[in-house]
Amino acid sequence: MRVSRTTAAEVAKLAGVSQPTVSRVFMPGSKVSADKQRRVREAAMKLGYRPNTLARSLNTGRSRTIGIVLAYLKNPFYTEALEKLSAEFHEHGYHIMTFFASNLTDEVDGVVEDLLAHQVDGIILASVSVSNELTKRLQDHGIPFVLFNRGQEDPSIASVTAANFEGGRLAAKFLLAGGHAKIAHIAGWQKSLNGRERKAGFLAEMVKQGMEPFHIVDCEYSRVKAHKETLDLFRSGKGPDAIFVGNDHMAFAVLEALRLELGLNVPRDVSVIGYDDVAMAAWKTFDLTTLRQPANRMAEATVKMLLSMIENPEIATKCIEIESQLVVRSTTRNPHNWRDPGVF
Amino acid sequence: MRVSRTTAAEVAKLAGVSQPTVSRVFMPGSKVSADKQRRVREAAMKLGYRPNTLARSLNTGRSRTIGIVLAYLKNPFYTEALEKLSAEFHEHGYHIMTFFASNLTDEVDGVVEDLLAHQVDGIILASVSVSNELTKRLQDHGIPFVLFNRGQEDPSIASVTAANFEGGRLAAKFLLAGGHAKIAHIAGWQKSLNGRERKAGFLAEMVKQGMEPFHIVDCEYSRVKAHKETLDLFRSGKGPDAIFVGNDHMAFAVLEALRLELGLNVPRDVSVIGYDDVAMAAWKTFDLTTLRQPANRMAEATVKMLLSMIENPEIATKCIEIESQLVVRSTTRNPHNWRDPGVF
DNA sequence: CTGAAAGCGCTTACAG
DNA sequence: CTGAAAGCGCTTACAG
Repeated sequence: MRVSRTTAAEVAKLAGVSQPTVSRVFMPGSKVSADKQRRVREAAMKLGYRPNTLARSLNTGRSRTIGIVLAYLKNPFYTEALEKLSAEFHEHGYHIMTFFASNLTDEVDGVVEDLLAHQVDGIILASVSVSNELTKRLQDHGIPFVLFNRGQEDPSIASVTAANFEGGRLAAKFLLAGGHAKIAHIAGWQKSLNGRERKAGFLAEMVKQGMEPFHIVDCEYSRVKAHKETLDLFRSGKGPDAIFVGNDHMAFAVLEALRLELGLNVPRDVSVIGYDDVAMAAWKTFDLTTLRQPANRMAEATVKMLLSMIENPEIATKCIEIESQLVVRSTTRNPHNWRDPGVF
Repeated sequence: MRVSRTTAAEVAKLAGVSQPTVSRVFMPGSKVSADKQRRVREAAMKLGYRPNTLARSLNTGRSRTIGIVLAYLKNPFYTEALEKLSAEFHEHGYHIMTFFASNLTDEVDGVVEDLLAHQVDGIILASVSVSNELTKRLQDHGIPFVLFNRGQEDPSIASVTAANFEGGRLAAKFLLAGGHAKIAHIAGWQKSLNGRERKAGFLAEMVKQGMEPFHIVDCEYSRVKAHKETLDLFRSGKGPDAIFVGNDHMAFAVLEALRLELGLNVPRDVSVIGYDDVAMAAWKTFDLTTLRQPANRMAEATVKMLLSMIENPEIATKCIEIESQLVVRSTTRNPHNWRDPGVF
């Protein structure tokens, strides 16, 4: 339907000024005499006028719109991140155009084309896999973009992630300090840098302390797979005495399998440690020891970086890592000498 | 930054045609000779051209963008709904502009002003409270909008909700059939029609069967309040033998309080029934009996309604109610003669 | 400070 | 089918 919205020309007529003057009143930084200012505002109020942002964007070449591409919201970490990203951008006068794309590369590429046609000023790719062609296309196009929670080896691509390697190392360190000897890793998606780094950090610490991992399996951030692997792990002989799970979302499934299906006591029989510290991790039902990946701090850093790239295209891209803090709760048998998570 | 995007004029030049011809090639329904069609597409491909949707929207008066205002995503029901709404709209060639607004009326009103300035073709208000002034302003403006999961008494406002009254009645009916006599209701927000109707349906059935509700309290869809009220309920003397909780999100908190803090057995000591059937309700940890409020069917209906309103402004607004189906799991002591939820 | 003019990148009658 | 022209609703040099 075509709603007839009132235009600057109509306001100008009613206020007895020229149309550009109306425009200036609504354009921050323009100078208009107090008298006309008042008359225009009055007329605008009376007619319910608001500048058409489409027309404005067409002129200024800036849409003040940011495209956010998300892989999926099943994992509450992304919900938290989306809310935070959204709030931050709105605070800076930007609007958000959201797209949900599965990790199928084709889909992501198509979505990005779409975003470009919409003249977004910048793009956030949250946890989606980006093909090299797409990356190249975005760079050629000159549009600022940053990867959220999904880094790439290529340092010319801006990204914000947790310090995943360090987090994985911390998990191993904590479990080893707790006296665990048979530590399994239900890993995050190994096709994502996130998943690989968490695992690499975990392995690095194990090796450093001369330990062998008990078992490692890629569960691709899937609850279903994590559940199945947990059962398999224990049903095929003796199980591990600790499990480092690639993220909280899977860890909840692991806990269920352990407690409700295998009848094990956590942490007496097995310790479990997750990654993310989503809100649910603090629920009494789970009370999960985990590595905090602070969605809000990551979102802040992401917004800040993208905005500075938009403002200043010459800026060098950066890869920011946000430290992951260990949050100790009750799913782990904790080291005797343990006091302050800060020591880890 | 200003990225120089290639324009239709540049493509026209390269293809040796006029600019309007380029435009026509990308405008479905326009006729262009096969030869020029091909030359234009080739040139466009070479230059990486895509029509600027801002300019297009300015001409056509349709932005093919929908604004979605959400109250919050803490409750996973809204995440599911958002994903589904988004997918449906994309399928119809629309884009989504998301806004998160708390239920503060001022905030919602401001957000809607913003949406109007952005020339959205329609608006979905998901579970936010809408002031009467705002409603009036939207109607005066002539922009189509539908309330998702938050009906209003006023039938001139389009909305899609679950059949909440019927759902509440069903909950009572099922619990009564299970032999419960002391049924409490931890109610959803009584300032929302949703919450009121669920309660009203519950009460209607109780009265019909000559029963008194054991206790009713408004917990405003808050986990914290639901948790506290549950503890209070049992610590202040004898507790109820069943609780109908206003939504799943609160029901999880109720279950935690019951099992982990009060040491009660569900359903032996108390039955619990929720509302929504979010994905988590099916997790083994909770395995919650609940009323299914099908996010996807509701989203479908919402999108369909909004699109038809956009297409045909003369259409009469409707209030659609989607039936809530009882999903029986293990948190309820079930009626002996119970077989098929369909009977309820 | 302010208005007339040009232009942002398209679409769409209007002739032909 | 196709091009020249007008126009969508603004912003922004350009004079004054």
